[in-house]
Amino acid sequence: MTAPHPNSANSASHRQQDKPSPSPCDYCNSSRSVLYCRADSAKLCFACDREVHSTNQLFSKHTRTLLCDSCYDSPASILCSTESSVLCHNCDWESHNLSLPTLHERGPLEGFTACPSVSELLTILGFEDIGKKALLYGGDGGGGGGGGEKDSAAAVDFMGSEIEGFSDFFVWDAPSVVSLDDLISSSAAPSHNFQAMEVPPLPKNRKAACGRHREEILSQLRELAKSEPLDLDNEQQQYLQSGNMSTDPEHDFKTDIFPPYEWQRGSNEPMNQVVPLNTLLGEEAAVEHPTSEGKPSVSLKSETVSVVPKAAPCELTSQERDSALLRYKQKKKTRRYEKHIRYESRKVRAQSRIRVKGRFAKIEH
DNA sequence: AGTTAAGCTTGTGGTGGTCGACTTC
DNA sequence: TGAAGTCGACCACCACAAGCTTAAC
Repeated sequence: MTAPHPNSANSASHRQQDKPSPSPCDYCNSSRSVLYCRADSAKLCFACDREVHSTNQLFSKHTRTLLCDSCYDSPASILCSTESSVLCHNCDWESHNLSLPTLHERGPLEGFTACPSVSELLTILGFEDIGKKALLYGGDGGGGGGGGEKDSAAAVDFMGSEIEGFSDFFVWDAPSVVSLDDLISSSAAPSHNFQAMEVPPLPKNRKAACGRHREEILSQLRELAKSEPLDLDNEQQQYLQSGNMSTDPEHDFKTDIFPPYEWQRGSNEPMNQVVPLNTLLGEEAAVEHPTSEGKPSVSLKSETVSVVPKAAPCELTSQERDSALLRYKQKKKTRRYEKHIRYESRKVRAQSRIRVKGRFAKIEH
């Protein structure tokens, strides 16, 4: 962890003074909102997010991101691993460009689409090492982030208690490619019923933290997990049914090494199929893999998530990718959908124009 | 001869009320 | 099936921007 900048205290206290408070979910108005859906311009809790975005395929394509830790009003697009916070571009600019230039380790933060399971959400939010059992049976302790061998071992002992020193592992792992969600065109559902690769999302934000509200997020995910028993794998269901709550280090280790999103459902074999980049970009919508009968089967993207090599073939350097991603995010953020009058004079002119059934008519001279 | 500013030319896109096709309930 | 709601197309004019030309230094 990088030592805080001398000015960070001042800037933090300054932000604290007029710091807005978290707002309730726009949908249920009771839980605290932690997610932002740009398409709906709505702040949602995890439960409502699932309810809203599982209604149809169109809604499921909405990209959601964590709410900014600072303003609670905008979608976060930057992860500051030094502060363990997620920030929108404006707040990131204020806190990092003005007072803390270049000292903090930051990186782009991805959103997610579709309706990922709790385990997938854990991965997306950087809690991949916690495991679902911790959600189900764990206490109120936070946790999250981290990865690697050291963390895997620590996760065995997790079970509701905070991983000691987990914050030391907040090392941003920059995405190897520009966000696939950004690249894949969200064309209407074709006849073959395949879904785009965004369902479920790739394990973005790995080793990332989910900001300063880990406890709230974990709490909501815990509630979500209780209503999602089918998401558990066979072994975990057996644990539930048999009432055997004892920890199985080997099992935990296995699930830690091979998170659920990397496993084909109903199979004990990890999905090692590597999908070429052109496939991810929409050339093919399905992945073939052999079945036990030797016949190739095609699994939908919603059921199978392929392992994407970390070092994707790309000419861009990491810095260039980050820069391009930031530019894209900035542009996306400033995109305006409402009608915007660029030339007031033209508006005045158009309003005074002669019309025939609403259409502009020629002026007879 | 090179640079800069002003003037000119030309093509393009923005503007709003209404209609009709389409979707939703 | 019909009512209600949504959304894009349509129209003519001209402000605007970009490119070009000319003059001044």
